[in-house]
Amino acid sequence: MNELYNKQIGESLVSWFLEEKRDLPWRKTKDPYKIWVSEVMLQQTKVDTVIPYYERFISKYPSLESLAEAEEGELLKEWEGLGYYSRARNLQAGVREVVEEYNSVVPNNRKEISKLKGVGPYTAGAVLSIAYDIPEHAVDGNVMRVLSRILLIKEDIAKQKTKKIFEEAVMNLMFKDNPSAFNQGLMELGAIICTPTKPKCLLCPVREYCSAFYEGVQEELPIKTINKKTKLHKMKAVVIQRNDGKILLEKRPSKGLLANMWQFPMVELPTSTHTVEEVVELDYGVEIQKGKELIAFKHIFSHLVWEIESFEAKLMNEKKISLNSQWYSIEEVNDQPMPIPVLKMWNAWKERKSIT
DNA sequence: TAAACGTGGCA
DNA sequence: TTGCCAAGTTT
Repeated sequence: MNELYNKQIGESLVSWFLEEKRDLPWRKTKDPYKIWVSEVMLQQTKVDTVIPYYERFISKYPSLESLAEAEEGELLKEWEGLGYYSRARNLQAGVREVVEEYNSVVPNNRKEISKLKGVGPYTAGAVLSIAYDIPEHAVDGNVMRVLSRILLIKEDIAKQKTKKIFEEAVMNLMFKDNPSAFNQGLMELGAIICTPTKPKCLLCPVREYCSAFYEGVQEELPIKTINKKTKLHKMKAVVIQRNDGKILLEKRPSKGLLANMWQFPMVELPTSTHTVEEVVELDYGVEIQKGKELIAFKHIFSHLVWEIESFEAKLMNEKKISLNSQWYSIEEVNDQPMPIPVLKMWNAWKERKSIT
């Protein structure tokens, strides 16, 4: 492994990238803010999913200042359906730091940019290299897969300490004439050529440098040990309507799962001898009469499963509703940020009521 | 260090 | 149908 060899890998990769790269919205700009937004949205999320969200988001919040001034509820509504909602709140917190402490200029060095909320080692390197053309590593899952194959690295990429090996490898290979194209090329190669299964090695611009291809073990890499089993939660949820037509909605806690998102009153009844009505009265301070079943389904999160049964319900008597709950008109319900499983219930309710 | 944190697509 | 994956960060 010498410098000339490394230089050749970089050149091959970069010329391939400049020729074959996909035409993506965030590749039309050098604005560090927009690059930042795209990188956060792309965390653990497919490109095709991100594109429409990115377009709407940038159109609504075209600058650091506009996002800094946004209301959190409105921001979460823009993020609705994208998942990992703390990304949105961390992004805004980070943006506010830049506006207030860095005179609205995104820091151009790893030390400072890494202090921003929601900016980890990957996002820091991505923004620095793509927006500022600074030779910094940006190691994501693609990069680890690509380099584990090229360099025949057999460390377990599920372990966090392994990432350091790849960060050093990237810096050794870094094509300093064009860090932006080099880092993006590494990721682009992983996305469309050096795929997890059935990599298209015959189309690969760097296969002549690839140890795994040489040994025919590209499908065996990277090594990744994972297996977290999910826990099942049996939930009952109710869309409660008051005589004046308003609906009871609850804001989830500001930490943990689906933080600050809204939902209909929901209780977990594993092996309880209590009825839904009893537990709802206890938890929410409303007496209800359960009506027809709305929809029943499983919603699978990354680490747990909700098995939801949902019902219509009428308000019989209102005592003192819990602090984080509120009655909303149908229009107002539509404006609250709700996670996908809650949206499913809401859509089922509206369909039943023939409300569009 | 490992677990928490969403969602949709696909073999 | 089940399990795994996708441009990670926080705690």
